[in-house]
Parts: sequence; structure tokens; C-alpha cells
Amino acid sequence: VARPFGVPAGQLAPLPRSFFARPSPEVAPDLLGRLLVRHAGGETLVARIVETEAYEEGDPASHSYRGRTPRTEVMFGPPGHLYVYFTYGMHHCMNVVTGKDGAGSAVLLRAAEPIRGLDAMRHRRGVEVPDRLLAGPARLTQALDVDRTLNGVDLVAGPDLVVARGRPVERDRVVVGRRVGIRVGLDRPWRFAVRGSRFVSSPRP
DNA sequence: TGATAGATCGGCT
DNA sequence: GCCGATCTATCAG
Repeated sequence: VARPFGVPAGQLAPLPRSFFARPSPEVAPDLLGRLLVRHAGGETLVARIVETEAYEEGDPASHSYRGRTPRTEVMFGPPGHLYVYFTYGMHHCMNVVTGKDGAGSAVLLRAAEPIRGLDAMRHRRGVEVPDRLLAGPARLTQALDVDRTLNGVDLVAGPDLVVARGRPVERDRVVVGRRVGIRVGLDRPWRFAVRGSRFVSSPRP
């Protein structure tokens, strides 16, 4: 079979919008094993998602909790788009918008396994070991050159960034745990990771 | 591995 | 003003 970017061609088809139009706790584990295909700097970067977190409307840990604001506008928009925010004065984090238009829910992408474009990622991150290139939400955005200029882009149509089919991870290969870096909403076990993957961020679930 | 401090600024109270 | 869906360096064990 043809392997355009180091993966079978069939895995590069974008996920349909209907995939994202579900509650985030349902979409988040289903994103594991999917591929991020990023076109930047004249080349194509590919990474396999290994860790995600769900954020819902009515969830005190979610940016959407206090309602619609200029920052969270995209989160309340139609599913299948990218929500990027800036935090701690220096980091960007990226989310996939989920649920129905108007819902205010999203899935934070926390870690991925680098598949293609390792050298470009190493260059942007200033790190050599593959295990550390994409292991954390801000590391992921830095390596893939994602910032607020990509806020709101369509992940189904592309072309800047696409979430492709990849190969979904079986339920018994998924670890569930507490979300990281929050002080409220800890009762919702909405962190999902590929069991045993060395590309997952710490603390390990 | 675990705990801790510092960096640095936009968003919202 | 306060604090954050974080990261890195550094120190202790």
C-alpha cells in the first residue's frame, strides 16, 4: 500500500464533522490513536494522539464555565474547529471543539507520538529525545508551531491542521484518570491516555 | 521520582 | 490586581 507520510493512505482521511459533534467525554477517548497532520514551514508534520482531556459546559474546570467571552467564543462555535489559548504568559494549548454548535465543550490535546517531521519538532523544541517532544499540551503546540493565529481553523477541511482517522485505540488499552493542573472539577475522571505509551505526559495516569 | 521556584502576560474579577 | 487546562531547571532522596 502507499504510505504518503509514513502511514497507510487510508489513515490520512480527515475525520468527519459528525465525529466531533458529540459530548467531549465521548470524543476524548475516541481521539486516541488518531493523527494530527500539520502543514507548516513548507513541510508536513504527523503525530499520533496519545493523551486527551475533556472539558464540558457546566464543568467548573472549563474555560466555558463562566459563559461566552471573546476568548472562549470558538469553544461555543461549531464542532471540528481548533480552540487555542495562551496561558502562563508564555504557553499555548490547543483543543478540538466538540458537541453541538453553541455547546461550549472541547477536548484538550495533551500529548502525541511524533511520526513524521521529527527534526523540525526537535528544532522548535530544542529537545532531542522523541519521548519529550510532544509530551504535554504546551510542548505539543510548540513542536507543531501552533499559536493563536490558528484559533478557529477548521480541522475537517484543513489545510493548516487536520485530525485524520489513524487507528482508534481499543477501550481496554485506554487509561482513565484525573485531569491535570486544575483545582476544581477533580471529581470528573476525564483524562484519557494510551496505556503504557512512553509519549504520555507526567504525571502518568 | 518528587517537590519547588521562577518565568511572564492575557483574561477576567 | 490575581492567577492560570505549563515548562524548565535545580535540589533532595
